[in-house]
Amino acid sequence: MNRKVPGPTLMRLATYLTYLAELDAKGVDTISSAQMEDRTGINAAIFRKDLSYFGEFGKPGIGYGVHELSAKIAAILKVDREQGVLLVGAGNLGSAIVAYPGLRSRNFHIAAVFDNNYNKIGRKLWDLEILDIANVKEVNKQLGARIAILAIPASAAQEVAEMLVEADVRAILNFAPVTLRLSKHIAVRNADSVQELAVLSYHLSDQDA
Amino acid sequence: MNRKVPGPTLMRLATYLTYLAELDAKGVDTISSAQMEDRTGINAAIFRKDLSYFGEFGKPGIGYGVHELSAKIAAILKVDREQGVLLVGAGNLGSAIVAYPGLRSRNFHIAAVFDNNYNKIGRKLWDLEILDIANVKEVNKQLGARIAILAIPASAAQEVAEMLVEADVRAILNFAPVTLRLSKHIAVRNADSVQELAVLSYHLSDQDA
DNA sequence: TAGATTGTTAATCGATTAACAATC
DNA sequence: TAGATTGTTAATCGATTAACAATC
Repeated sequence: MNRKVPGPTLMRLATYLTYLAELDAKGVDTISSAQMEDRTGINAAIFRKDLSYFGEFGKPGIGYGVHELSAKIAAILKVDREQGVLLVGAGNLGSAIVAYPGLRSRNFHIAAVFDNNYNKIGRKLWDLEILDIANVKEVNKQLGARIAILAIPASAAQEVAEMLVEADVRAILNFAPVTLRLSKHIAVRNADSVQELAVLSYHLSDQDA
Repeated sequence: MNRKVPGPTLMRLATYLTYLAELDAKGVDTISSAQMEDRTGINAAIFRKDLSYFGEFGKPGIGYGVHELSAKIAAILKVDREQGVLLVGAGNLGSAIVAYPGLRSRNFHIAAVFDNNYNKIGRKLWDLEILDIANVKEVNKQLGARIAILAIPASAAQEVAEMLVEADVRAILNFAPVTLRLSKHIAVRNADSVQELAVLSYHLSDQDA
């Protein structure tokens, strides 16, 4: 278990897992790195290199056992067990996140929803009661979630992120368009879709735009 | 206008713009690369290097004019003009996207919403009528949108993406957990948040997970 | 002029990829 | 054994960063 796994490798590992789980469900037994390239669009050499950071999972001349490799990658990413997730922000995005079946199917489980709006606190978001963000530390003593999703406006994101860290959250998926400044030990990933759209916009040719 | 701008540079450009627009609104006149680093967390040398792909925007000893630089970056990313966007998928995520004010404020404008579900077609998503995805080519002849957002299940994504390309869309933001296989001339960015959560999950220490 | 900060160079660091010996 | 495919090496490619001459 090498310590220095490249960031892009981790993202690709998650992609491999998506496809392997699908193949496994279909009953496919074995797959080669070249066949994976056909499906994922990721170069076969990169696929093999990515796996090599974690061990040897294939058989020369044969390929990889789909079920076995799927299980191995799930274990590497720690998605082989259920992960509790705190959701902050009971707005439209928060609502879509709670309703999204893709979370459950990949072992992520929204353990609680928080907001700071007193018109929302106490009401329900789907089947979850909306809790006061002021109580997050207290609540998470019971829940023990280590991952949180920030689905709130940029103006509140830094403050709430600090509260989450206080509540023992170690990893944050941030949908707000702001750079969180937190301890280096906290893993943060940004998911600002407007930023993604801006990059796409750049790629339009001038006659298009 | 160099042809070979690194991908990470484009993402950072969008980040700079977020902060510069904010500073500009606050009436800040001038900012140095070191001050930008304080705000964005992005190294000052990288900031200057990123800009250097597009020209010289600063004054030695002084820094950068906030308003001017903001306008320049907006022009580079082509977000200085309104960009029409087709949204496919009138589910919970689609609903959150239409309602998100951050799109409008950055000049992205949802021009039409499509779905393939006959229970939804003809109904409204907020103030937009849900149109039949089968008509996307026809409809976009009028609208002329070049960007689309895919907020549909993975099983339909490839097929719909091909329809979008037929309808002259050149850039796709894909929320479905699937790798789209399209012509190299089509820009695609993936925004699979479950994949992001998996990467965060990896970073949890074993005692946490 | 003195102080500050740019734009760019060059060194470093890291990731991708082709090629191939090892092995099933 | 012959054919296929792995895991790894080494070459290439690309991005980050420190350092500094140029310049306001």
